[in-house]
Amino acid sequence: MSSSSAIQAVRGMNDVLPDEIAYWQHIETIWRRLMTQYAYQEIRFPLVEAASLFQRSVGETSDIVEKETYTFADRNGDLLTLRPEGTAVCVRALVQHSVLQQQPVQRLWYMGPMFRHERPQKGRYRQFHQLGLEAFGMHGAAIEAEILLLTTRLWQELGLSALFKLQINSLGTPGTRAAYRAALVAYFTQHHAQLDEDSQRRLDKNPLRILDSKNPAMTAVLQNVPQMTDYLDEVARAQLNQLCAYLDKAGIAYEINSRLVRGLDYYTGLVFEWVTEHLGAQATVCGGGRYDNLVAELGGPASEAVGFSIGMERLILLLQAQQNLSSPVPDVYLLNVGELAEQNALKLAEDLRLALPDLSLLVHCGGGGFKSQFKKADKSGAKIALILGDDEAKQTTVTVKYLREEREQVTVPQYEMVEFFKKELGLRIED
RNA sequence: GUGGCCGUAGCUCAGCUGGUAGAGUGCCUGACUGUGACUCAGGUUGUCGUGGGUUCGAGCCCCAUCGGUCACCCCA
Repeated sequence: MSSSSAIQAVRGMNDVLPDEIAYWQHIETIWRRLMTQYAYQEIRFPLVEAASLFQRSVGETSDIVEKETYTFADRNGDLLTLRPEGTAVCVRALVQHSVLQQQPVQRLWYMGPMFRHERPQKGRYRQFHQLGLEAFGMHGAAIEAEILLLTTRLWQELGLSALFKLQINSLGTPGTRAAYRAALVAYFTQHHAQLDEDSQRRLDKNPLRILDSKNPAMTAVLQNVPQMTDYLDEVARAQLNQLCAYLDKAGIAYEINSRLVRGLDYYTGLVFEWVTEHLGAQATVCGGGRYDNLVAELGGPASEAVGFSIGMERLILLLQAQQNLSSPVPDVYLLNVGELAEQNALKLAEDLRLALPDLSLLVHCGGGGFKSQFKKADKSGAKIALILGDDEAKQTTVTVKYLREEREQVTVPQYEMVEFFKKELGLRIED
């Protein structure tokens, strides 16, 4: 433990050190490739927004806005909020720039940190990272199926398919949702005595949320609760069936969970979650749904929309449990001992890097004898130690020593090194 | 915001019913003065998270506080 005077990171905000970075980059690389394959475009937007954006979109009564946002006054008194999620910000950006008027159909993705002031626990932090995707201007189940196929592909590419289950539900239209909500309130009011403390509180605020209570004492009441699917109108039911047909055809297993609700107010129609049993209490790695009214509510043209977000940290926990990724190591560690060698090492390295763009070459800096430089070469993980001592420097040669295999070391003229590495490491040469 | 568990060397941890700190690993040096990884020998590190209390005496007991972790609420 470090001394008490050292400054630490803010609670719930984590550093990602180099030995962990391979997992992030692996996911990001696959994600970018997928997004290109499916023809989604990246969008970037600020971390800080007007506080009112989230009150109007995520919902004033939602816990996220009520007690979990980082909200503070700017120097001029404006209330600002560190974004707790991406969807509302994405919509704000599209509305502000009139993007949907010019091109109503949009397939977009984003990636970056989000902020919620909650107590940290496994897979949940105050600054966390989401991969998100939003598709605009498309009605029907096809686009819904597309994004579920796409997430399925992502799990496959990451080798995590076996860990995930897909749950889907439909929240219906605003009309049917209100009717269902009324029925729920009536039911729960009738059984008020059986509700736990949390659920009693939720009864007037957000009765839908009582449905996914984790309290075992609530299972009895929830057993006979009115089913959301019974309240869907024809259109919503047909669309859910159509989505199921698409998923069946693609061979994607799913479960219709009529108690699946989501905490953000803007959802309409489809909601879904990819859940896992391998992350303790944090089952949801990817959650999303349709939000056909949000664009208009934020001042844009009426526009249907569907999207989801993935919790990066949660995905990484799964990935780490599944496979070991190590950070890349240099191909070559260039030792230089002696005055003449030290003077020539950087130039030699520059020439090699220029000619061999794929070569990862680490030049030893900071002096030291052969022994200590070799120790560092070994620890760097490099396959090859390139030795530039005074003898080599005088003769414009360099000695190649193999650190990971039993082979004689060889001394080679410096002008032959490009060709040597090309053969030895299978590298391409810059023309 | 609420609750359980945990804070001893850079890391992983040991430390008896209270008697003023230890191992492994890492790191540095040497054996091998131009050769790592293996072996051997030496060296190196702590306000025992912090503050207070009890005691002749606290790493150990008590209180507070901070941090970590897991869970609740909520969510990715």
